[in-house]
Amino acid sequence: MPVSRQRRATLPDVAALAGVSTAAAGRALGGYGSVSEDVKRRVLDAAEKLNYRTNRLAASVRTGRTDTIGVICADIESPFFARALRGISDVAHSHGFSTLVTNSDEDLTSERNAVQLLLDKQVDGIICAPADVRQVAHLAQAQSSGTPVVLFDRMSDELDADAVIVDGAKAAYQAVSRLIALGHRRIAIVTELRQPREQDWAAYLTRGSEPSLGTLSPSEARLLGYLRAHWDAGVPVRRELVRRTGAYEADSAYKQMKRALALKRPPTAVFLVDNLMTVGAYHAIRDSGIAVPRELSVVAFDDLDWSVLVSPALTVIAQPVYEMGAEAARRLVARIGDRGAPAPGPTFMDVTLIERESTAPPPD
Amino acid sequence: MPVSRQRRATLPDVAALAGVSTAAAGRALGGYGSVSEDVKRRVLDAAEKLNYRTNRLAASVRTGRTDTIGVICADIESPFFARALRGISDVAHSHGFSTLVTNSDEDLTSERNAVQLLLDKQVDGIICAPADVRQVAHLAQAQSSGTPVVLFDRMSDELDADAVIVDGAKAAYQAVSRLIALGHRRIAIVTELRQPREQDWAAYLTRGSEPSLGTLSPSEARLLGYLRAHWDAGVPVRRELVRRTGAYEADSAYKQMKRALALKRPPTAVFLVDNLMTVGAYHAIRDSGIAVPRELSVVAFDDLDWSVLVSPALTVIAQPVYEMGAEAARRLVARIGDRGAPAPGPTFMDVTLIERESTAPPPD
DNA sequence: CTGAAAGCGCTTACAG
DNA sequence: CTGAAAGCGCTTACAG
Repeated sequence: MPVSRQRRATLPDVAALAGVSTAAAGRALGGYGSVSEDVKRRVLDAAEKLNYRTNRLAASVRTGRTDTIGVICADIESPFFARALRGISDVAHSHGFSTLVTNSDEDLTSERNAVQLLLDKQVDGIICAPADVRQVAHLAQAQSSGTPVVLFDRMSDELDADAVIVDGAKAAYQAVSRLIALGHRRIAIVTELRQPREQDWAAYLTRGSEPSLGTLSPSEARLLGYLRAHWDAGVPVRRELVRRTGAYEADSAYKQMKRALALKRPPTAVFLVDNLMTVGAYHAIRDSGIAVPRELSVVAFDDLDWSVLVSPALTVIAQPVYEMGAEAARRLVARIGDRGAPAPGPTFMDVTLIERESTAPPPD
Repeated sequence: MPVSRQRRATLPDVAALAGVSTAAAGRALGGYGSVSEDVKRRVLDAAEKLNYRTNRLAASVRTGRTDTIGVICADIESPFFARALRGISDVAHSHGFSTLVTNSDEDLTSERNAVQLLLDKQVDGIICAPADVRQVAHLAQAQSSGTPVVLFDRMSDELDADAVIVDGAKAAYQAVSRLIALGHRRIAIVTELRQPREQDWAAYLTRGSEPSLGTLSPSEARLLGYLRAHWDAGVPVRRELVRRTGAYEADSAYKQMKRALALKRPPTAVFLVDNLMTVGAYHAIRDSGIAVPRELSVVAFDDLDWSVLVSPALTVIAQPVYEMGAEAARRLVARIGDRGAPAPGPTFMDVTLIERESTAPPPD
């Protein structure tokens, strides 16, 4: 026997009580058109009395705007996206937009569904970290149907859109070059390279090839930087030191790190490609009783809460994650406001190599 | 000179191409009412040809349902909410609901605004971690206007709603009792107690008082458990060991921990009330060069990625965070489906004390 | 099963 | 400034 809820007051209700037309009431409440002070006061009074609230859905059907932006995270749970999400939502809110958040889990099908859902819900724009930078037709379609898209954390040569990213190749190059400068010659990398084609990374990331960032996933870009640092320094790349998990999983990173450490000639340094790889690999290092940095130097991508809490404190490449989210939202808001806006393109954010205690020259 | 975007096809467009009425087209596409196979086929063909997609906003205006649930996080960036959010959105999605995510930053005004926004957007239900369990009139109003609310991580005696929580008092009692059993007598607690009234915690959390969980914030509940463990074991509570930051900030926790360690008679154990307190306090412990657990035992609330990566690995109270989010979503979906559903109330989730390396008997 | 019409709750031209 | 009317894109009774 559900309690009969009283119907929510509508605009005609308010208009009637105020003794004006629906149109006038709408103008008084909606901030469009113009109304006399007198009408405005009466309408506001009536609205208050009836506890009236605009049905924004109905308004959206009419205006075509929802004041909502859709966000497609690749992993809503990672500290990276959680922080970026805050940057996005802070900026979005300050411009009057809400955020509809979805999660692709790096899965292309989920991402396509998410895009459809967001379009069906008439979002004004989309921020997306594409699961596959080479499969973005669904995003192109969103754009051509009038919903602007801003890529986040990844860019694609096949989409003429704004993108807010870090140059992963450059960042990795910087980190690995530093390890080489310290004297390391056997540097491992732990990375997911989860796409099938990435299994054969050596085939297309060969020396002399100059792949564009817009064709690489973050992992690939970082691998490329790792390789280039070796090439430029004349240090040979050892295939057995490139530890591929094939999945974005800490457990797999644990195993790969263990295997690297069990090599006949183990690495003297390791580059951990992202947060989850770091969690797994660091765990393996700890379990192995290896002394960091005496026996093994460690550099990780992303500066996290606990980077300074472990012993020794981790040397990291820090991305301006919050700012990246904020900037993505700013770009999107600008493009929503003016669809004929200046040519879209990538915005590169700077990273910082923070040297702490986990890096040192190799043992003799 | 913006490219003129072609108008998105509407239901009448599809109907015209299929040679049927708008109503029939709607029935064929929307899965309501009944249509002949022939009509269905023609409509589906036409829809495909026109690249038609239902405008869910328009449908929602008519049906009154949006298939969207609103979520109000207290801190979208904390690992706790990030993981809970995943539980929520996984379950919501599997039931056909999207999630509109907002952030209150533990601020009551932001929370009130968020509730209004969600209601204006006609969400079908709300999951909220209320900033103040004693100030929930806005949530009561949402419920009475027909939008069910499920409380998350906190419950309130002033709201007759479902709630998915952990008994923080019981959990803290368990942790602190374990420290006492190990022989500790000087146990510090680092906690935010950020509400003004909590400054004078001793005044209402006095011995013999039996405050209900539904009147306490998580911090207060955990403090209560801390106190009760002392009372029951006959161990006196030392006011100087209750370190209040007054804010949910790692930096403040750092300072409070430093002060505790600088006491003439420093604690031999510390109970860290949540993730952010742990980050700050643990940092302080590390900087002080105190040996854990030899000189100081540590128990923290929440099991995090890095709990096992620090040395020594942290003893923690683990909450089933993902499951809490999932359960909250399940409760809400059930209540949306049947508003006259069984009496609402709290669901208590079990915690687990995981003893690792950071706890031991006190030094003699 | 099918269609013409009304309606969800707004906003937008259009006259006055 | 103001109101009557039309319209946003759907879904829902209501007849047939």
